[in-house]
Amino acid sequence: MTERKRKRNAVTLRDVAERVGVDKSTVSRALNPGTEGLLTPEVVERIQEVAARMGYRKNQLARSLRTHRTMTVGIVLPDITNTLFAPIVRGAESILEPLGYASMIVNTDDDSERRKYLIGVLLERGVDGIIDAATQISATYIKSIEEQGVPLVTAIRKTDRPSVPAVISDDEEGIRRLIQHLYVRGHRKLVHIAGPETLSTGQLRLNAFRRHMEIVGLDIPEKGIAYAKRFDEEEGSRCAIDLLVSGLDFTAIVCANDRLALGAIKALNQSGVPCPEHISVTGFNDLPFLNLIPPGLTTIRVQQFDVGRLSAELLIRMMTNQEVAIPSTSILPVELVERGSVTKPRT
Amino acid sequence: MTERKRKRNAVTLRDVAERVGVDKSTVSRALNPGTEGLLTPEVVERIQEVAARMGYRKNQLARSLRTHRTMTVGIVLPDITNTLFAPIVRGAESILEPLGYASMIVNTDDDSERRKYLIGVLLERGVDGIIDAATQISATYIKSIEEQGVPLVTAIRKTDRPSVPAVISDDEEGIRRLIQHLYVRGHRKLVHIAGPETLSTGQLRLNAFRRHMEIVGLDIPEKGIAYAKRFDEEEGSRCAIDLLVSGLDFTAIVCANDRLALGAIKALNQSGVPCPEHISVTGFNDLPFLNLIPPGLTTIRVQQFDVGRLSAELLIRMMTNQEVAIPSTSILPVELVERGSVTKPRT
DNA sequence: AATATTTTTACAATCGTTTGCAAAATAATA
DNA sequence: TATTATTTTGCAAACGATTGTAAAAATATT
Repeated sequence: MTERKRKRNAVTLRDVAERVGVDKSTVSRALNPGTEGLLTPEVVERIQEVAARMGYRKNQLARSLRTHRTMTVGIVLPDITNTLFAPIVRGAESILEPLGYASMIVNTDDDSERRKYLIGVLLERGVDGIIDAATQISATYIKSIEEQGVPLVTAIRKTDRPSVPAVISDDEEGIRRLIQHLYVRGHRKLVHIAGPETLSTGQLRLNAFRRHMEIVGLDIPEKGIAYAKRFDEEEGSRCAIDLLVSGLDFTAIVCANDRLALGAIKALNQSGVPCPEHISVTGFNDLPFLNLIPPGLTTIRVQQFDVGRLSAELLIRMMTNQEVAIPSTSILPVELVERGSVTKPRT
Repeated sequence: MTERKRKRNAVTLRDVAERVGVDKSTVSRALNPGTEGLLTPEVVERIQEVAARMGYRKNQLARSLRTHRTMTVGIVLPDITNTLFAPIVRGAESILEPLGYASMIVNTDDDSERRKYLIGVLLERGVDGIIDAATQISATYIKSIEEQGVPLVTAIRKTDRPSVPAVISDDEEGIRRLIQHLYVRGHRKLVHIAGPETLSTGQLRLNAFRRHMEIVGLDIPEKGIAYAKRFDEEEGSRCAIDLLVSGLDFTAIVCANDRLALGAIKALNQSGVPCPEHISVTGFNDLPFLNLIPPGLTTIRVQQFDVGRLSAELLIRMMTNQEVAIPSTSILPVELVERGSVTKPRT
């Protein structure tokens, strides 16, 4: 019943000012590294001492309102529980946190309505920039972000707008390496489980598959490509079964990501054509714990952490208006990880 | 060079007000569900229409400054890449998001300096409440949070302060079930790899192990408990090896969590006493993908999502000052998951 | 029709900072 | 010492919303 209303029994600039006997503007200057040089050192010291003693904590809200900077960035993910995305967040934070930025993370579940809503949430809260790891190729909402003048970078995925800088892995090279890897082991009949065509990762990997199959001189049979609707195990299984029942003759499946591959392997094993004895399978991403799951998925390791890191670096440059050119696409190298899911084809 | 300075070319209440020809306070009321009833319906409609057309977006910052509510909660995690914690976040958001709250997630890496700093970051940004899934048993920083009058709930872990509501899993019952499970299969010589003693999960599970071993009438041999410094695979391996070289005779290891168990299993397999043939092993948490990793870890499934959900529910009540009693500890039920890592002991 | 009520809207203060500008204090110059 | 230049500080106006209170308009009462 005493001093309820005031949520934070906050010590404000004014309180400190009164205590010290100076104006609050002076306190403000004393407490900001950029302006404390304007003041007499003794005054600065005294103010800082009193402020500390009174437990003063600056109100970022008020500050942001005045300065138009919240020191907060938004990070848009499809789903934080997907182990692919968490490292991106940590990578981004490795850059942002030391600079004093905090981050707001939202999960879209790859639902475009939710995405639109959540972007609104971020914008209302005045984020200084956005890292979008959940973007789809044709991302209409981007217009509204650009209109607000909020810098935006996409991570791991890209859009069809070149105006939006993207930081991605080398999907093309990854697929090339996988095909080559299979080829040199004798595989000639390859099929592909493609990711969602709304996502750049799905599309780029599919295109790369087509291109490099042609380069090595292999045909892609009619129905040799199955299209997953989502990047998950269930769709991997479904597509694998589709490929099997199509009657196609193939010795290896190149999957657009690890989870599709895991699903595919499960389906193969249950269908009497186990991996790798009958059919080899490859993934993409190299999720954690994959090394512990038999038969050990041969896959492409992507630098998720670095994707996040670089995205944040670019975003910082855009936010601080540095007149440095920002690459419209940054492609990070990938690495082939050989495990047990690929063997020589049965003769 | 035109209209650079203004970061967001923001439409404000004032702009809308001028356009419509009313005062901005009227616009404010028209746009707030709680107050629009005060206005003439036609006016409300007209204002909303104009606001929408002008692309007005309310500035949460300004609003928060005035109302002392940011509609933002802080979520403190040890590490978002740890698959145990992500579902907690989703659970919390399942409650918070529909109510209009956004969340700021920080990662402490279980480093108390970082925690202190990050809590400060959250408080400066004026979060309305905090869910702390990274707390340690004796958490000194909690005092400063309470002083600020910011509601706090701990999730999955608890502190030694009863004033801080905690939502945890039934660690005691989980351990009891595991011991019983092993016992009925014939195991009599059990040892324990305990988690960090700074964490309630480590401590509670260890205590439960001691208690229930006694209840079923089994002795815990000297050196029958190894203490892990962290909840990770490396420590699991180290502890398992410690137990092995101690010369103890045991048939099963009860591990304080899954990651310790995975590490232990690896060490056992490499030491010529494979799991489960020679030694049975149990975990705790039931991480995703565990079912795919041989020999299949028998473990306790905890409702991470629900822990997050309930934490958020309690927090909401505290934030909205409902005079409902908040349980100081809420314990969620657990479930035994049987897999291949437990068999009968060798005779 | 005149007065009393009630409803609807406008005014103005406020939240806690930052910052341009002017005033006061100090130092430098003539 | 008087004047000018330079530091150092205070004043006051923002930032963009919410909200208590008062004024104006509409409605009800006698």
